[in-house]
Amino acid sequence: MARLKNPDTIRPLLLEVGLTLFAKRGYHGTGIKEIVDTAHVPKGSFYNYFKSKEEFGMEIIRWHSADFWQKWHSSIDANAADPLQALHDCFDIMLVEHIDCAVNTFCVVAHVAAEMCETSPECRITMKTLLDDMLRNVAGYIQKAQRLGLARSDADANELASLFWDTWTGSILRMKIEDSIEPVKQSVSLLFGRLLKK
Amino acid sequence: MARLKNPDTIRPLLLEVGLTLFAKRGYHGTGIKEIVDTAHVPKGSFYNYFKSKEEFGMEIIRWHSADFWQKWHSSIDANAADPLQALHDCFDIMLVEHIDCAVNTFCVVAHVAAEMCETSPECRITMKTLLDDMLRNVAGYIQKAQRLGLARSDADANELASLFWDTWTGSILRMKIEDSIEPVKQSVSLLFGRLLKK
DNA sequence: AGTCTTAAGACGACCGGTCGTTTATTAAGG
DNA sequence: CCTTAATAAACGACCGGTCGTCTTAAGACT
Repeated sequence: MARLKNPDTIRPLLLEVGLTLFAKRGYHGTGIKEIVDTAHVPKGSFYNYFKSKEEFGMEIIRWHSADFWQKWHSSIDANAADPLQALHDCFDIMLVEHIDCAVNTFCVVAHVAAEMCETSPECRITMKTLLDDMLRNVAGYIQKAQRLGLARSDADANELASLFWDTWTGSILRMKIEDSIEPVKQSVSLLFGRLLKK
Repeated sequence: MARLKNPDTIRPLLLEVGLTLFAKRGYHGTGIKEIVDTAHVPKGSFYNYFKSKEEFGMEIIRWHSADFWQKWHSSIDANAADPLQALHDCFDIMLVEHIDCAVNTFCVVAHVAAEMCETSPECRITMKTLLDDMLRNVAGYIQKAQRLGLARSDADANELASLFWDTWTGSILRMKIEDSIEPVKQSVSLLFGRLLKK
């Protein structure tokens, strides 16, 4: 067998580069040539690793969300005593990723997924499943905080979780338009600092 | 001159169709052929009305936001006594547009703009200006409500306005993923029903 | 150990199709 | 009749995807 480069590094490399470019230019705005050129991988090799561009996009969503959950859990488990603070820490960690221009956050993936939804129903289902997991998880922590009297109880935990996600996603869009990280910082701090607290 | 059709109807028609398709498939995901076919306009005619696709996109943003402001003001002026209720009414009106599948809302335009930002700095500036107008306006009403004691005063009006926008925009993305209008309904009602009130 | 066989991965040229855009021709109005 | 907008056809560039060739290393056999 011929193995000039290590395939175990090329595949993740393509996924990584792909996500970064998708985050910047969008799914339809990014060509495969651009991806392989950036990754210094021949175009022909791309299809040794992925069946199609759509498959590739789906794989990015799955691959990244797995990575995301790992970080999420290791972060949120570290602060089990205060569910609200634990959530806040998670968001702060994701914020740091944005500052580092890694853009590897859950919501960027959501934007990519939304772009793919129209042509790929399968993609919509995949993303919806991940979103449901995410919302259920956040809602769980909010509910805990509510029971402990740390968070307001006049609103449903599920609805609050959705609100968090919507705000976070939306602020990323505003980040693009304002060309600044401030919107994301601001909205998240407002949510945690004022609106969620009892 | 040769004028088989009225140009005053074709131009708005193209803008209308363009926005609808952009909202569904995104800027890069929509071809000019698709636009002109839907509008039953010959492809060659497109460039009689618009210099380029980018110009067209920019024009959609400007044209729609003008239309948006008109509706906005006529709606918000009708209920000057209660600034909070006035805002709420505005959001409800926009919600109805979503239900009617007209998708002609400000935030859809923002998604299109965000997609164009990468290649067109001019577009970013245009959208940012409109966004600033929007946020300043909403913040103004929130501030009024705060002074009247109708809205919570423990958070800055500008920050609350931004939060509204972020949430609204984000919920539209969730709408795509969940393939349902509920997310938009839910988030807006939560904001007005619980979080903004004193 | 050395040699041969074999096949999976690397690779770039290339495919048909579609993209955004231009242009040559047509036909109507002043 | 001349101007000018409308339009179909055509443009080159580029898209996602395929193809055949080349390279190289693992296993078979001596």
